[in-house]
Amino acid sequence: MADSRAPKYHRMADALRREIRDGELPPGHRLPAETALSERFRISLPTVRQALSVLRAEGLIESRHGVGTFVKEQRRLQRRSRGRYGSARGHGKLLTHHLRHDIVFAGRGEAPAHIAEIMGLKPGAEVVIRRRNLFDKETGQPEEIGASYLPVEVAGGTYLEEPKVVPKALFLCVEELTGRHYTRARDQWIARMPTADEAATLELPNGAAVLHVVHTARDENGNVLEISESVWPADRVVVIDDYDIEQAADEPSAPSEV
Amino acid sequence: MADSRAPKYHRMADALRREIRDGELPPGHRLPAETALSERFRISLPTVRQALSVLRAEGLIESRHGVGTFVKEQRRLQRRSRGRYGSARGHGKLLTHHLRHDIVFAGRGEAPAHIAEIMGLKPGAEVVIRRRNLFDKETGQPEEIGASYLPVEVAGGTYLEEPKVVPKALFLCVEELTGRHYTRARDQWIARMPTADEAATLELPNGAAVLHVVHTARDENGNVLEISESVWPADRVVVIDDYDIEQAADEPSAPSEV
DNA sequence: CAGTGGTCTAGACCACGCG
DNA sequence: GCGTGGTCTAGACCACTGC
Repeated sequence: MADSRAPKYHRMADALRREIRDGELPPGHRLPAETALSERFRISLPTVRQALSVLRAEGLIESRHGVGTFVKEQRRLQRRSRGRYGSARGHGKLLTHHLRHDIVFAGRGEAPAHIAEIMGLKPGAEVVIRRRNLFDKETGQPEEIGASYLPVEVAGGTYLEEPKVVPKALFLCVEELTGRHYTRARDQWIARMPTADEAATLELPNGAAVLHVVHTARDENGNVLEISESVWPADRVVVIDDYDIEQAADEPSAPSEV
Repeated sequence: MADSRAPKYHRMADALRREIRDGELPPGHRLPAETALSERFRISLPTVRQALSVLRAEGLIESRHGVGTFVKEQRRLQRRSRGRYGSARGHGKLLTHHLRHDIVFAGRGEAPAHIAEIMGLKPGAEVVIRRRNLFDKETGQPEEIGASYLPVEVAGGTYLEEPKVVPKALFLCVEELTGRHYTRARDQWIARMPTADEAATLELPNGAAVLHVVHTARDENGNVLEISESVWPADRVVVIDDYDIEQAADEPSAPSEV
C-alpha cells in the first residue's frame, strides 16, 4: 500500500482511502478543495483530480459541481431480489413496502432483444410490458428500475395491461389469471456500466456501475410466464435472496432396524 | 447521444462506442494510437485519454502498456452460482468441471470481520477456511476467487481441513460428516471495486469492478453450516442461478374425480 | 460575487513490449 | 530503437452553487 514507487495519484488515493476507512474523514464530510489537496500533497491539480477519480469510481466519494467533494455514506441498503416465492406464497404481500412505486408504463410494446431471445420470439415481437421506478419513501432517492415482460397469451386482455399497482405479487396475479403454475426460474446476474437513461433515472454519479438481474419464470412445460428485470445502483445496495434448500429426494429411507 | 453541447470526451466516447457496437471495430481489433485518435478527432491527447478511460471503465476496450488499445471480447461467460442445491442432490457433481481448481489454502484461520459477524462470532475467531482460485482450463485466465468458511464444530478435525479437492459438492460432504441438513440459505449480491489482491489475482484492468456473492447456509435450527463467497470479474461474466419454485403449500388438493 | 469542480490544452518524461 | 500507453505538470477557461 505504502509503496513509494507507486504512482503519485495511487499513493494519494491510498492515503485518502485510509483516512476514510479509519473515520478521520467521516461520511458526509467535505474534503478540502482540490487546490488545497494539491498543496497538501504537493501534487499538481490534474494528478489530484486523477486520484479523486479513483475514489469516485470506488464509490467512496462524490463530487458536486460548484459545491465540493464529499465522503459518501458507505452503508449499503439491503434490497430484496424479486426472485423468491416462498414467503409470498404465504401472505401474498410485496416485499418492497418501504419503497414508493411509480408505474412508468403498462401495456403492449416491443420486446427488447434480450427479452425476445429468452422468450423465443422474434426481435421486436409484441409483449405486455410493465415498467416501474422505485424510490425510497423517506429520502425520495431512486433505488431501483424494474421491468416485467409477459407474453401476450399470458397477460393480454387482463388488468396487467393497465398502469395500476397490482393487488399482490405479480406471479400470484399471473397464476390466478392463467391457472398456470410458476415452476422453474433462472436468475441472471450482471454488473455493468449504466446506460445514459439509467444513469439519469438512478441519479448515478459518473463512473458508477449498476447491478442487473434478469429473472425468468417458466411453467411446468418450460413456457415462459414472465421475465422481470431489476437494475440497482451498484454502490448503494446489497441485494439479498433468502430461500429454502430442498431436501434430498433420493435419500434412502431409513432402515427400520437402525 | 450526438448532443453537440456534450463534452468532447463524451462525444468521442459515444462515437467509438457506436463503432464497436456496430462491428466496425470488431473484438480483438486494435484501435489507432492515441496520437492518431487525437488527430482524427482533433482533440488534445489528454482529452483523448479521458474518452478512452470511459470506455475502459465500461469494459469495452483494454489498453496494454507499450502495445496498444484493443476492443475487448464482449462475450460474457456464463458462470453458475454455488447457491443451488437441487441438481447436485441428484448426481453430486460439481458444476465447474470446465474450470481448473487451485486450492490456495485449507485449514484453520481467523474469520474475516464480515464472516464472523454472520456466524455470530467475535472478530478474528477461529474457523475452518478453504480458499481456491478457479481458472479457465483452455485459456488459463482467472475466472473466480472462492472461499468457504466453516465453523470449527462443523469441519474441525475432518478432511475438509486438508488442502485437497473434495470428492463431491462441499455441502454434501458437510451433511455426511455432521449428519445435519442444509435447510435455509441467504445469498448477498454486491458489485464493488476490487481489492488490490483481487485485481492482481483476477488480472483485472484498471477500473474494472467485481461481482461478489456471499452465500450463507444454515441447518433447521438456524445455525450456520457454511459461508461461501465468490468473486468474479464483473465485465466478463453473467452469473446464473437456476432453481425450482416451491408450489403453494395451501393449494387445495385436487378432487379425486377430476 | 467568490469558490468550487468540470473541461481542455500543450507540452514533458517514463515504462513497457517488440522487433 | 521505436512506437506504444502511463504518469505528471502548469496553466486556462467554463459551469455550477450559494451567499
